[in-house]
Amino acid sequence: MSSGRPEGSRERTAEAPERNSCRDDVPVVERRNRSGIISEPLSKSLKRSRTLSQYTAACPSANTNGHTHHGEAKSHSAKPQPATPPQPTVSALTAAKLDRTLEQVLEGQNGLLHFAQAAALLKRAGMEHMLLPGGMGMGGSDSGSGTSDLEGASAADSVGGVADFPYGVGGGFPFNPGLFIMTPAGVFLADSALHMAGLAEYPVQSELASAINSGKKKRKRCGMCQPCRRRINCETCSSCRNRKTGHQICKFRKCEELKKKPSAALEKVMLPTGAAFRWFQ
DNA sequence: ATGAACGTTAAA
DNA sequence: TTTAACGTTCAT
Repeated sequence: MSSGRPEGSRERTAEAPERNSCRDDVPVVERRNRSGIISEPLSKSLKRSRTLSQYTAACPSANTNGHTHHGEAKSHSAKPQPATPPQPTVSALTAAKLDRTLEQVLEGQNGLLHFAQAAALLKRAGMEHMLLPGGMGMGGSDSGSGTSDLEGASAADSVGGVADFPYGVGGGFPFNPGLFIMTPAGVFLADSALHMAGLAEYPVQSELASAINSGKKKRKRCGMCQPCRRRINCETCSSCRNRKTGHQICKFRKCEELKKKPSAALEKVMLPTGAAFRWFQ
């Protein structure tokens, strides 16, 4: 109180650190841990921005070589494949692959399937029929190569707003909307889709359900909003000052999504076009 | 309505 | 086990 400087200008918000800018313009070592100052921006999955092509990358090749993406399309390319042994049945193989992929995917996604991942999985599982016909791919540019439908959306992973979900902006949602549940945190595979794909037994389903229904699950930062992108604590806000007892993240770093009520998050179930979203068929 | 404190969860 | 931070409760 004495030196009343309660983070003074709130509009300057994200700029409280202008004083921190001294830290900011330093080569940003941003690796301060110890009592409080975080440097780690996001959870692993968010740090490692994935391009949609990374998801699909495993798709075409996955059919030829079993090793899917043990690390998201890493430069693990030239791996001597044990000359694909007597293939079991296609379905068995895909199932196995799906199994692993799903597992890995789930690891980083809180048990929820991200849209692109879900799409890739469905396709790999031979569930293309679940996608809308016509191969109306992203903006319709992707003609022949049905394998890289998602490729065209790689821009999407530049995160943020509509760009984050280009599907349908230009020509229409390329996938059957009933299959996905859209939330500000992402687009996820719906229950019905899981059943159709024979993935219903996966925890995804129940996790998603419980997350939505009970709102119990601890939410995570979106990693895209301005505050989330911020990496330095202001050290002046109440949260920073009371870190010991408050257990709260710096006010300037508080995710916009998390500021909203969990319920509010589910309200944004609209397609970018403004059209109401069909949850189920 | 806002903020502080505490309990708890999740990740390292 | 430690640390970061979300969710909840309580005080103002």
